[in-house]
Amino acid sequence: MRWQKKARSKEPRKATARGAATRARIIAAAADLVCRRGARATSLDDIMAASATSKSQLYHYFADKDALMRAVIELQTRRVTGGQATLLEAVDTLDRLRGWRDEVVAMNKAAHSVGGCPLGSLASELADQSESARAMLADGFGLWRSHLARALRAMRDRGELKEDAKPEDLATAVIAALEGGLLLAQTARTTRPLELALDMAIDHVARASQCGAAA
Amino acid sequence: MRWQKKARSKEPRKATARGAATRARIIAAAADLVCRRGARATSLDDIMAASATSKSQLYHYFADKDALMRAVIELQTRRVTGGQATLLEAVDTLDRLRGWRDEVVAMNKAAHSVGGCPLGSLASELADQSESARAMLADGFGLWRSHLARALRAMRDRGELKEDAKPEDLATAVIAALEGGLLLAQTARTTRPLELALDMAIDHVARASQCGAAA
DNA sequence: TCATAAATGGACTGTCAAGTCCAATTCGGT
DNA sequence: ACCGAATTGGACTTGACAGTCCATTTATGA
Repeated sequence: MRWQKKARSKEPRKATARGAATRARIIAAAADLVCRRGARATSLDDIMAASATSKSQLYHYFADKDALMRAVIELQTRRVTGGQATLLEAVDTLDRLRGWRDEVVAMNKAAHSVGGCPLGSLASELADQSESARAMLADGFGLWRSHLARALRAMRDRGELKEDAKPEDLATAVIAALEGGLLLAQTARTTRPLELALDMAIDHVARASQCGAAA
Repeated sequence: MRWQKKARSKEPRKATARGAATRARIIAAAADLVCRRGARATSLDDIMAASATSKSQLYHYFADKDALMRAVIELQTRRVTGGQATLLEAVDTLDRLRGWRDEVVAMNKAAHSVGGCPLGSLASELADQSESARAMLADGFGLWRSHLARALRAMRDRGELKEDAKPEDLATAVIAALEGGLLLAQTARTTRPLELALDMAIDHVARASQCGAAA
């Protein structure tokens, strides 16, 4: 299980539409399984079964399991940050930020607090095992933070936040609260810890507004 | 990899001092490896090598790998909550809580932000795979929270916190921030996210003091 | 249409890991 | 010292999994 070894250009130079579809199908199936069971607990046979493909296909499109896992990380990162970008793009007030909080909590409730954050799970499992995976996930979190920071900057520009508030730092803290809340929720099987953590985070942002005392 | 199946009473009725030592040695070695590589990535052969034991010994003291992993969870829980109990027992003011924050950050810095929280890693890997593991970890976090809540209650009794502040809820949010901060720190290889998350948490506690505006 | 490249099927190999088994050894109490 | 239980050594079995190989089918472009 080494990860960072080969940056081989395994992809065939010419890719047919059918080939691209197969490749995408493999990654999607792998992402789904990895999300539910973890990277190490997902076997290539599982992925083959779930995507209706054969060994040859896996190794035709990916150099090895590591390469496939990197593709999975990439997809999950795009999914999460894409979803967050959508949820956050209209956020430019504290009230809308609270709406975002409610949506996050609702999603967790819908999942019965099972699974946590796809990025968080991958990070916990792979950050110490593979430098390349770690770097990709760090970038993913960075992108997420930038989306959140954009929203916070919009709030600052509207005068809802103090001039000296630091959107990037606030965003980091908010995401930390979210991830930690998800982890505790996953462990306790209640959304309660997530709610408490996010409320704290929102208060923290609110605290950066005006002179400290706001609802 | 099923976990919750057997509550078998595998432990021999009579345990010698030597036997108990061997058992402890196995658990300690396993805990060490699991902490660094994860449960699934740790093989019994690894554990045998690290603890200088044989297959028979593993299966003499534990019904199967699952049982051993449960023992590991128990040990790690005791270590973490024990360590936190020590760090938190003298905490009864906001200033001392800040001292606690500094110690947590210092520990992370000493580890170069590698590894995260042993409980958090186990929770992320096992919460969705094994009901018994999930329950044990939930208890572990609960115990940790109670230690933190005790400190917060002491602060409230001293008049540092408002009467209607809820120590248990505050403690939950603080631990969420810590866990999330550790995860981001592990991914980014900097203590910075942990610092930001814990500062937010401390502010959140401070905000529950007096009427909202305190340093 | 034909040559070539892409795509696929699936058997096969080597390795590693969990778990079993039995024989040998050590220990504790009497 | 002696007996049964506790403890230990380590070979062996079984299965799973990553990765290899080659034959076959399908698409593409001149």
